[in-house]
Amino acid sequence: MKPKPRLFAAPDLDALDDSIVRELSRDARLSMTELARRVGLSKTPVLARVRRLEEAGLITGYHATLSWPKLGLGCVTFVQVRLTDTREKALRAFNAAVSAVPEVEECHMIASGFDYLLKVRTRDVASYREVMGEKLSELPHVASTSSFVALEVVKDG
Amino acid sequence: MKPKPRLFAAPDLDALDDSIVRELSRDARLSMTELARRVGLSKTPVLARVRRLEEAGLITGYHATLSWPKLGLGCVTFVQVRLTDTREKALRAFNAAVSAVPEVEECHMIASGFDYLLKVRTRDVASYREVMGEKLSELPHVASTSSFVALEVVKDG
DNA sequence: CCTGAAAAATTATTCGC
DNA sequence: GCGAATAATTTTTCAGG
Repeated sequence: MKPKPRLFAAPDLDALDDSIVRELSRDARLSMTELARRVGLSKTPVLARVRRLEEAGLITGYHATLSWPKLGLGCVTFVQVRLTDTREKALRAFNAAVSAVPEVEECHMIASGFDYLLKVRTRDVASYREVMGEKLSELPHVASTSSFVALEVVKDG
Repeated sequence: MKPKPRLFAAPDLDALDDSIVRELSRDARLSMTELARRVGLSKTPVLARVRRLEEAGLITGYHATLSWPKLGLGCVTFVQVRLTDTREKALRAFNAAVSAVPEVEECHMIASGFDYLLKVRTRDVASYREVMGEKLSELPHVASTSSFVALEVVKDG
């Protein structure tokens, strides 16, 4: 018999936890009753497992997914940011400040060529220009930015 | 009196729809009862509005958010991809093929310098190397790729 | 650690207004 | 869009393997 392939690589998750996470990942509004049916367990252990997964921080939340274009936020821009100072204290200041900018959907520290890569979501390019000028370039220790506007979002979140 | 600021820019959403979307975006598991209480409406219109938002495709789904590091998928890599052919047919082939790669979390077509920017999630760098060699570089019309591994995920999804 | 059923609490849904 | 009543589900608990 072929062992069922796990989606996730965490060692302390058994196949049932894996199924639970996968199901809730696909549909966060499942009731415990329906979830139990899908993973082939009764409700009692399923509820206990979900609680455990939540408390262990493996499941961090449940969120509605939105159509950004239809909500009027269809413009995605990637920004390479270079800092003037990359010592720990400066990085921390930048991290905190950039996290507080709502238009910044993602921020990743990158190894080479530039220091950070940001993903920014705005209404349109004009709106991005504003965010860049008024918010991004004002972030602490920013030396320079390079922006790349997405022509088409092929796959997202 | 100050008009309440809207989060979203879509013209056909009133302030109540805006609140509903925002609440469900924060907690997808809210019951209609609790949601109604929060937006200050009774259940009947709230349910009708949620259905409308779902059917109009503004709300596309409800998903559990996961701690990728704790699930053993803590490695984020951005990949710039350049194609050998950027005619419509080639773009379409690439779009379809890249969308089917599960490790590719995002894919954006970019205006200049390179053609696509991919966000790839893997267990670790070794695992990314495999994905790159076996999947990404085999995608249709790929001329070259440049990979940037994230040292730290400051803000995500 | 899981099952299954019973009890209690919420919820969705449908009315008339 | 409201608020109450109904009907359906769900959460939660508990005895038992």
